[in-house]
Amino acid sequence: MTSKATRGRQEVEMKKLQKESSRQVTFSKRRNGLFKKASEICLPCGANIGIIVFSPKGKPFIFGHPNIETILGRFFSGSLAMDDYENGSATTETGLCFQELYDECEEALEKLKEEKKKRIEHTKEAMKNKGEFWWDEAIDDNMGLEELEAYLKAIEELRNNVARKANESMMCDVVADSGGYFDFGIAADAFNFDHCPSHDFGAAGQL
Amino acid sequence: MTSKATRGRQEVEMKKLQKESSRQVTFSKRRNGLFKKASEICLPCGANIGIIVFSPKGKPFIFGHPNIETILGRFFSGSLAMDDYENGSATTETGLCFQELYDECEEALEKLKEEKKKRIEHTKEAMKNKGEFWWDEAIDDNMGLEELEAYLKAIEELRNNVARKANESMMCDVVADSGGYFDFGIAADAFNFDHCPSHDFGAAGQL
DNA sequence: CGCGCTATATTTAGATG
DNA sequence: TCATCTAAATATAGCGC
Repeated sequence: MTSKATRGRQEVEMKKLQKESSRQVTFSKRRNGLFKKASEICLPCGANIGIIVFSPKGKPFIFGHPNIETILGRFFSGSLAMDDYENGSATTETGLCFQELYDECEEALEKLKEEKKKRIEHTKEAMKNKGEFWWDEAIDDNMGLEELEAYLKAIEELRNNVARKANESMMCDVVADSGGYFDFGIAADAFNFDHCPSHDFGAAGQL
Repeated sequence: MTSKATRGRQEVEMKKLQKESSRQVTFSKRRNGLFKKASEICLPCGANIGIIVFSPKGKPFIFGHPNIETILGRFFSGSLAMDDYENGSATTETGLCFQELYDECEEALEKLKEEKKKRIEHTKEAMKNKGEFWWDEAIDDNMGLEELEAYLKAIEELRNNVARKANESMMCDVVADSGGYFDFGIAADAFNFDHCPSHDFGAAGQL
């Protein structure tokens, strides 16, 4: 015993690990654990699971039972059989069903866009009137920053409000309905889920 | 103690659970565990994970960070342009490569969190000092609005910058080449996975 | 990197309400 | 169906190799 340093499993902190090195190690260990867990569900429970993991550096790791192709195939074609989700019975913490939430988001999004446009015009006008040097790129840059920030907040929102509760308690929820069969034109639509936030959604009701 | 029956965690048997009822229960519990594990990798390690689970009865459950469509977008586009991602040359419309974008978001997220925390404390203090009526819900409500806005922007960002580019262009091609059937072999092979015949663990090499 | 080790933190099977 | 409880099995952080 040459050391008194902390040992053994620590409470899992849900914040970004600062040290690059330990982040890598932790990632590898947990990824292995995740895949093992998955395999402990597939066989005993007769489930099919597909997992795609992108490491912090962007390297992909795949788990698939029976294989990833089958899972993805079922996923896309299966959007057909998602009637159970469509009724939007699953609700969020706020009492809104996901569909409602998403719909509201869409509407509000439109309003935000318009408002932003107005503000930009307004700003341009103001700057021109003051005779200051002006060129569009300036605004574009600003918007980039704004949107990055918004994106960040979005991630936070997605995690905190949706994922947290869903994960810690019970993963209730909804999956998106791509509305499609599996022809590839529609496969693309699968990415246009009008609803399907970050962490999400298993289902309520019968398994 | 009215029973002497086995209790507590049993050794996990890698064979199909026979009792239908307990298989369901076990499935649900383990699925929750799996999703939780996944969330414990995403944030701390800065990884992106997508999980698709089909219950024994065929019901789909999805986990996605930041969301499933982004994961799939990266997966499919990556099948054709994985090299680009690895060397960081693949870019979004904003000029940032995906990985950079994700990384930046993660980092900035941490900062935002701290700043927000400070602002809240500051506000509370200020209100108390002014002797105004105060209750925590007020702040929570405000945050709700802020986050809704952020959430909306997130949807926009995710769709526009990630999914659209990734899918509309590349994915269709991939699929087309596969003979128009559920053959994702091409996509998978492009990753050089030692991949998932039945259940397999991810790729080797640098992360 | 990954493996093995060890002390702890977590997870979870089965029972119960 | 779903939450809770509890004992035991597991996962894993930090260290060395």
